Amino acid sequence: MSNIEVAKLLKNIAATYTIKDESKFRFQIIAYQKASDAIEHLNTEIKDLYENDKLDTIPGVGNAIKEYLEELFQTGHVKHFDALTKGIPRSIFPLLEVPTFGAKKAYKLVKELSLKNPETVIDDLEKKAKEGKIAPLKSFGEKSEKDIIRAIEEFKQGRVKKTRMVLPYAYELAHSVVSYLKKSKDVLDVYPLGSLRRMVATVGDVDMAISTESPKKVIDYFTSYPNVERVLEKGEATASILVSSGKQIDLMVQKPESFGSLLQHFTGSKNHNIHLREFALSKGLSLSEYGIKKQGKLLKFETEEKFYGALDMQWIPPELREDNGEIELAIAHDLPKLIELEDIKGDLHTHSDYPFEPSHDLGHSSMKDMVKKALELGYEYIGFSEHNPSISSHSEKEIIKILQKRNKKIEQIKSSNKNIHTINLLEVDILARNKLAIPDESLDSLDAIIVSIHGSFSLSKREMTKRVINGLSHKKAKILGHPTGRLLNQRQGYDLNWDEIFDFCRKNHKALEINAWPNRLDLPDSLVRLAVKHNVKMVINTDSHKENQMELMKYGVSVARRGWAKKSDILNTLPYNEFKEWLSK
DNA sequence: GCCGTTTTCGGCCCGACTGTTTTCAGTCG
Repeated sequence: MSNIEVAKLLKNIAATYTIKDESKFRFQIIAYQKASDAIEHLNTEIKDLYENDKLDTIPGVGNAIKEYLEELFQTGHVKHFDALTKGIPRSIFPLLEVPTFGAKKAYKLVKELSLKNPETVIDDLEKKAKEGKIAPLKSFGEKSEKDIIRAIEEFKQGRVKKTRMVLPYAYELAHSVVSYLKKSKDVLDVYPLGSLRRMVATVGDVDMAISTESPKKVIDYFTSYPNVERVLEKGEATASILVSSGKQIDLMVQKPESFGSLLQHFTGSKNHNIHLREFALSKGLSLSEYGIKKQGKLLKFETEEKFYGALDMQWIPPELREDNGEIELAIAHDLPKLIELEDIKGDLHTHSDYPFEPSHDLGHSSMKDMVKKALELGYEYIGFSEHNPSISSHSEKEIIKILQKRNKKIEQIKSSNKNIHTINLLEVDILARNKLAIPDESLDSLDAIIVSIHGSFSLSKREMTKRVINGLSHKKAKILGHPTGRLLNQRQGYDLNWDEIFDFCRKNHKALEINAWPNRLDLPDSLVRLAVKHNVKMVINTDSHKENQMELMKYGVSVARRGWAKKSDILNTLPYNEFKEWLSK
């Protein structure tokens, strides 16, 4: 069973409790919902956790749910769940997938209209709605009938399953809306918030907050954004629009004196806010986007720093706000000092247009232009790491010759650019047969190599782990490039035994790459966190194929920050001499 | 059903918006 399937099952149990008696089972509903959310967003396979007896490491999974899940994996079903859902029409569950449908609404409709077939329930309901059978039902009306038809149509078009945007794309979208909003004189300040501000690898909706003295005017201005396709919601303090690209933008507005509270509230994450509010409650305080209520009196905050300060806490960097222990440390004033973009002293994974036939894509900028860009970025060093020459179109001898010629070119670049250090690297494939793509002799004169996997992704976890360790074992191999091979929205990464990889890297002075390429962001943040815990060093690279792509470094740094990495965890924050020394270890 | 800087028992975030109501239910973030 996949994570999604298990998550759905638990969500259905929450819905079942809601239908049975919402007030009686209030806390079970929350518990099942929470466990379901956690499992849906898990970065590991829940089956692996089950096999390693680690189910209770999932937040929100305690003894009871753990045992139910064990039963599920052992026998394929859970007796308690079967008994619970007995008498609940199964046809409500597919409806829960459709936005705007919750347990209550689904149940009412299924019952009133006797829709019994789970396979066809969505189509059946659409048909009934179009025949006008919903409007007459109690607590429904003309408007809600139309809303149901639209919700189902959009669901069937696949719009709701829209893929999440990769972070830089969301940034672009936010940027264009921000520039529009800033043209209004009523807008005092505007910030993109939510998952975008937390720098999550993929962003669903774009969230924005505006500071203003005239909320109503600003909301009107926002909903008349030229690219708006539909206004989803419009109230006194919030509004949501759908823009022509099919993406949703949510807005909240607030007066300047309370803007800090709004920033905090709307940055999230949801779990961070819930935990923070529970903590505040224990001190007799109640938090909201308006401020902090203390004995019935509302305290307002212009800045986030003051808001967190009022709780006797450190300000928490947005990248950490995921309820992963940051609240406890902020209370103890013991948050780590995270790495910053300014700490980066060089980029080691760049592909120039140096002319030879590589195994994968060649870059589009000259070494000279890339060096120039590196200087602009204030770097002390730059590493060139084109893909190894193609092994299908060259003999071993040819490969050695090609690289000798390239060495000369790099020497030339070195001698004509004395104000930056050039490092002679290469990105070498680890083949499925566990060896490197090109012969040892061709690697001798390089400073080091980045080893990566670019094919045969479907090996087993054990085989893949062995393959990676074999590749990294070469004395020139210092960095594992894009370690999981994932492509956001396209391909899941391959599975590795991370304990083994971490162990090997720590003992043998190897580093894992954080690849800043927008649809890689690989290592993923959760694995960065584990690497930090295991004291494994990392490097942040852009994998640039053009000089301006070297500016993508900030996204790599944000991944590192989300993984709680400090400057000392990242090797390309070292000055050149120390970095060079590590390379030759 | 989960969980612990006040707790292994007794709590469990807070508010906006819409539609169908005439004071609220349902959904969402």
